[in-house]
Amino acid sequence: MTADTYHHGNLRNALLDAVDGIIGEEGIAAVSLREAARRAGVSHSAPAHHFGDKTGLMTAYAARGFDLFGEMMRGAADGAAPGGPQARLRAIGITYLRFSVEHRALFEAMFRPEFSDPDDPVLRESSRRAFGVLLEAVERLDPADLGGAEPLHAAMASWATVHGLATLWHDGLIAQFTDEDLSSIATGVFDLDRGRTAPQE
Amino acid sequence: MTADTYHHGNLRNALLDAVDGIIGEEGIAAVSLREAARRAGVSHSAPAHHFGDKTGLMTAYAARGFDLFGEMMRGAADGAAPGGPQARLRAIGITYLRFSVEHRALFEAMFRPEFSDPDDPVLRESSRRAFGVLLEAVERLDPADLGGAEPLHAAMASWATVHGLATLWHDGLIAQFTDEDLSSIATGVFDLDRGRTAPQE
DNA sequence: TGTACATCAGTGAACGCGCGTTCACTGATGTAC
DNA sequence: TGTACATCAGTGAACGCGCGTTCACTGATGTAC
Repeated sequence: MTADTYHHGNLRNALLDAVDGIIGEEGIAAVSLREAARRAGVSHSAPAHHFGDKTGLMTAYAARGFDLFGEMMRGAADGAAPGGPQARLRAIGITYLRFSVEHRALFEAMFRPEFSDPDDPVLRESSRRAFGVLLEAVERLDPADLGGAEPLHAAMASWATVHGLATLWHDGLIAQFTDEDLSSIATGVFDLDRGRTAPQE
Repeated sequence: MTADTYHHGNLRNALLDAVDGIIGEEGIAAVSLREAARRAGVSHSAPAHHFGDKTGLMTAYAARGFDLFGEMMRGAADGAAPGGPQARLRAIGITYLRFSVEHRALFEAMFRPEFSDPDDPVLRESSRRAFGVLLEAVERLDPADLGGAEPLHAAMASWATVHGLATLWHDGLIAQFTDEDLSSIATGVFDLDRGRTAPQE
């Protein structure tokens, strides 16, 4: 992989990295094929070879995000498995928020569907797998912890809570009402939830 | 307010309505000063008179959204007041979701801060007032219902849950896992919450 | 009732810009023989 | 080891487009006297 050959060698990944940089530095609205090419040090028409068009580039970027997202949550879940289903779910929630902070550009693109093709099968499968980790974790809970509620609704509640927390935080809305940082708020919210579902502990 | 005078008479509002149409039909990325002017039947440079620049237009549009949002939640809260704090909070939650469906274009713009000026004092005050309605409602709950949790965290949890539900729904992510419609899911999630906080009822 | 004038709202031509996409091309690579 | 050739990755010129913004302007309105 010499530096200055005619063939880049890893242009596809380099372009996805470039998108990451653009979003991080200038926001998602600033992403363009030409700017991505510029950052990858390649002619402006090169990206079309790998992604077809702009939507293709953003779709691939979002799919990459969901893959990493899923991996991180699965890793966290497995690591917390010995603590039981509650610890497992909590670890996933924390990872959900951590991902949104550490990979903010990815997180943004994953949930700004106007730039990517929502019907792309690769993207759909990636997102499905990622969220599946969270949803499965709720299903593993002791039914008694659900208080008779349907598992699907319990899963949606957990998902929505953690997702809402992440997006409200990143949009700067939560900071209008408190000085607490995200992890402190998350702890409070998660404990609240545990206090409700398992007060006997 | 005759139709074909030189002066429009209500151009400011007409332009905001135009933005609403653009987002509803073509998505938020399609908004431009020129397209808004076109839809309002006015020369392309007219919008600058009222909003200065594109950010000004989007900021005014988002602020208008938060005003309506706040009014709707306050109206719903007051209407449900006789039912007590729990009913009040629930009515707000339902209204939050209803707003996101009935005024989807506004909802989108309000939470896509890359287009508007987050430091605009009018916008900040509008959003603060709107969310204040929800946050206040949580503070009115009987402390016993909070199970010893901090009111701030309980408020954040409610806010995040309902906001996450709205955004995940509109991004089409929830539909990947269930055929249920939004109001049915919302009912399930809210009942879950009530079942946890007030199982004695 | 009439006139002068200030103010405001909207016009239209012009500018420069960055963009997405197309297309004939060229340089590098790998494989068959 | 050498050569011919197919394939693939990336180039660079060109196109047309819609955009935001500026600016001198003009038409309408309201007010003072």
